[in-house]
Amino acid sequence: MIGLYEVAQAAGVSPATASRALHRPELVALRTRERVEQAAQQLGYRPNVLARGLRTRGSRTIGLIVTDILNPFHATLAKGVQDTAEESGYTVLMFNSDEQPDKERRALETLHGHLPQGLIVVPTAQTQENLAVVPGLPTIELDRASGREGAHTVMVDNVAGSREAVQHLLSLGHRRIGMIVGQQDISTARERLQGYREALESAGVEYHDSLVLPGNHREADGRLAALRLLSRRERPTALFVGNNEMTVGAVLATRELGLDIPRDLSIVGFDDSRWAQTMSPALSVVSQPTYELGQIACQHLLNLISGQRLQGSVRLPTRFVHRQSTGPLPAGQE
Amino acid sequence: MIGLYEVAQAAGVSPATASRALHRPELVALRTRERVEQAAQQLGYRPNVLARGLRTRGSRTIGLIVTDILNPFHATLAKGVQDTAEESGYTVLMFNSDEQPDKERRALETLHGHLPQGLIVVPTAQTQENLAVVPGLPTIELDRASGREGAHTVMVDNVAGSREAVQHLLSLGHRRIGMIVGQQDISTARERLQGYREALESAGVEYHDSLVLPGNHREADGRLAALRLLSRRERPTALFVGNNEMTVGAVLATRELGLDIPRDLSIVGFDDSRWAQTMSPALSVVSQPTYELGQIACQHLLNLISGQRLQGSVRLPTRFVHRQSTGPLPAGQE
DNA sequence: CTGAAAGCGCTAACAT
DNA sequence: ATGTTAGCGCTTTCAG
Repeated sequence: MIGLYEVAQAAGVSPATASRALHRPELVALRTRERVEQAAQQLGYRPNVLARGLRTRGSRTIGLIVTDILNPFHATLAKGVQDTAEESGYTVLMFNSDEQPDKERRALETLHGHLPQGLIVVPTAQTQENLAVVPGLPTIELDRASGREGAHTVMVDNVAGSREAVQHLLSLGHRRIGMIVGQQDISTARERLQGYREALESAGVEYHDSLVLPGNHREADGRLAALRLLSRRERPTALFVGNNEMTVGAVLATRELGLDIPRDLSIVGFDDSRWAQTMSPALSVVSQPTYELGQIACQHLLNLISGQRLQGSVRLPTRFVHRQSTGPLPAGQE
Repeated sequence: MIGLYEVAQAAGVSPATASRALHRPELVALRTRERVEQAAQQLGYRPNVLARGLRTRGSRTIGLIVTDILNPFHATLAKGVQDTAEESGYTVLMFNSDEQPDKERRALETLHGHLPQGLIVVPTAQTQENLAVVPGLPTIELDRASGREGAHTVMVDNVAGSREAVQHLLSLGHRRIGMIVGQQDISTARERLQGYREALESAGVEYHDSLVLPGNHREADGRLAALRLLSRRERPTALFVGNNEMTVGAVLATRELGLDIPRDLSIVGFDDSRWAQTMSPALSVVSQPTYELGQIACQHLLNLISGQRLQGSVRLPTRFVHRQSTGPLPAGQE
C-alpha cells in the first residue's frame, strides 16, 4: 500500500507536512502543497482511514440502521442518507434491524467498534435502551421517535397525514371506516391512529375500537387484519391502512374476498410507491417525501457532528394523493 | 472507550494475554481465559476495529457495490450478502454505483482506504478497469460478468432462462415476438438476447433485428421501447422484456396504448417481484433465486478470503413462472 | 502459558 | 512554514 511516507519522500518533505498539505492546506506553503498533491496523485495515494481514525478517534463514518431494507420506503430513506453523506465525504455503515431490537443492538455494538462520528436510526421498540451501547454518539432518529428525552428526530407529520386521508373518506360519505394500524409501541403507528381519531371526532362520527385492527407492519399482517375486518357482519365501507406493506396485504385480501375497489370498498394507504401507482385501480395514498427525509436526516447529523446546536425535531408534511381506489359511498349503504 | 488495557487490568493479566484470550483461546489457560472473558463482558468491552485493522492490515470488512439499491432485485441481493456476512462476523460497506462507472470508481477508492478483506460487485461497463484501484483484492462479480480473465462470478443461467421464456411464447403459437433488452455492454443483456435467438432458431423462426430494442435498464427506457415496438404497422403479438424495471415501463406502455394483456399482447418479464405477482393480470416471469445469489456470492468470497481455491464461475438456474400475462395467439393473427 | 516491547499509518503537539 | 516526536489500541514476535 502506498502510504503517506512514500508521498512525503517523493515530494521531498516530512510525513507531517504531507499530511497537512492534504488535509489542512492553509497551513502549508502553496508550492509545497502542490508538490505533495502531485506526488499523491501520481502514486495513487489513498489515505488509510483506519490509521487516521485511530489517531483522530473518529473515522468520517456514520452508521445507518433501518428496519427493513427490502421495503422500498426504507431503501429510499437509505439512498437519501447515502447520497448526502457521500457528498460530504462520509462513508455510511448500513445495518438492518429487521424490526428486531436484538439485531439492532448487535448492529450498534458492531458499529461502536468502528468509531463512527454519528448515527441515523429508524428506531425499533427498544432503541431507547439499545442506544446505551453508543453513549454520547450524535444521533438522529428517522421516521419514528424512540421516545428518548431531547432526541433529534426527522419525521413526517403523521397525525395530519392520517387526518387528511380519513377526512377524504368522510367527505365521500363513508362513516364505517376501518383502520389497520401498526404496533402501538412504534410512534408512527400511534400518531396515525391519532389522526384517524381526530378526523372522526371533528366529523362527529363515533370511534369504534372494533374497527381498528393492529398488525406488525408486514404484508401478511395486513392481509389477515383485512380479512377479519371485511368478514364482519357489518363490514366497513372504507379502509385506511397505516403503512405500505400492510396495504399490499389488505388489497390482496379484498381480491380474495371478491370485493371490488372502490365499488364495494374504498381504500387508502400510507406511503406512496410504484406499486400503489400501477396497481389497478391505482391507490389513493398519503404520500411521504421519503428521499428528502433521508437527506435531511443526514444533513442534520452532519451539522450536529460539526458542533451546531439545532432544534430537536423536524416534521415534514405529507401530501394526499387521490387516485381510483376511493369513491363515494354507494347508495343504499349507510 | 473501554479498551483492552482496562480489560487486562481488571483480569489481572497483560494486554497481550487479554488479546489472546479473546481471539486465540487455545493459546491461553482455561482459567485465565475465563477471567478475561468475564472482565470483558462486565466492562462492555468492544474491540476497536480501527486499531485492530491497522495492526493486522485488514478489517473484517467487505465491500459491496450494487448498481441500484432502489431496485428490489438489488436490495434483495444486498440482503443476502449482508445476512451471510453478518453470520461470520463481517461488516459490509455498501455502495451504490447507479450504473455509473465513475461512481463505481469513487466507491472503490473510498473502500480501498478502509482496507477491506474482499469485494462483491455488480459490475458496470467499466468494472474491469476500475478494479485496478483495489489490486489483489479478493473479488466476486455478482449477477453480471465484467469480462475479466479468471474472475469469480455468481450469476444465473441467463441464456437458459431467456430461452425458456421464449419457448413458452412460441409454444403458445406466437411468432412475432419482440424483445426489449438491456445495453449490450452488460453481460446479462447479451446472454438474455442470446437465449432469445437460440429459442427462435431451434423453432425455425427467423430472427428480425427490428423486433429487438435496447434500453438502459430503467423503467422509462422500457416504456419508450415498448411504445415504439407496439406502434409498428405489424406489431408483435408477444413481448419479452429483459429486466424487471423495464418490464414495468413496458406494461405501462401497453396500458397507454389501450392494449389488453394477454388478449392483444402476451408479455413475459425477467425477474420476479411482488409487483409482477400482484399486478393484473399477474405477470409471467423468469424467476431468479435472488437472495441465494447474494448468499452464495458472500459465502464464496469468505472462502476466497480464507485462502480456498474455488472454481471461477457459479451459475444458478432460473425458473419460469407461468401466470396470466401470456396466452395463446388469438385466431386470425399469424 | 504469559509478559515486554515494537510497530501498523497517521496526525497533533511541540519545536524550530 | 516545516520537521521531530510521540502515541492512538491493538496484535505479534520474541523471551522467558
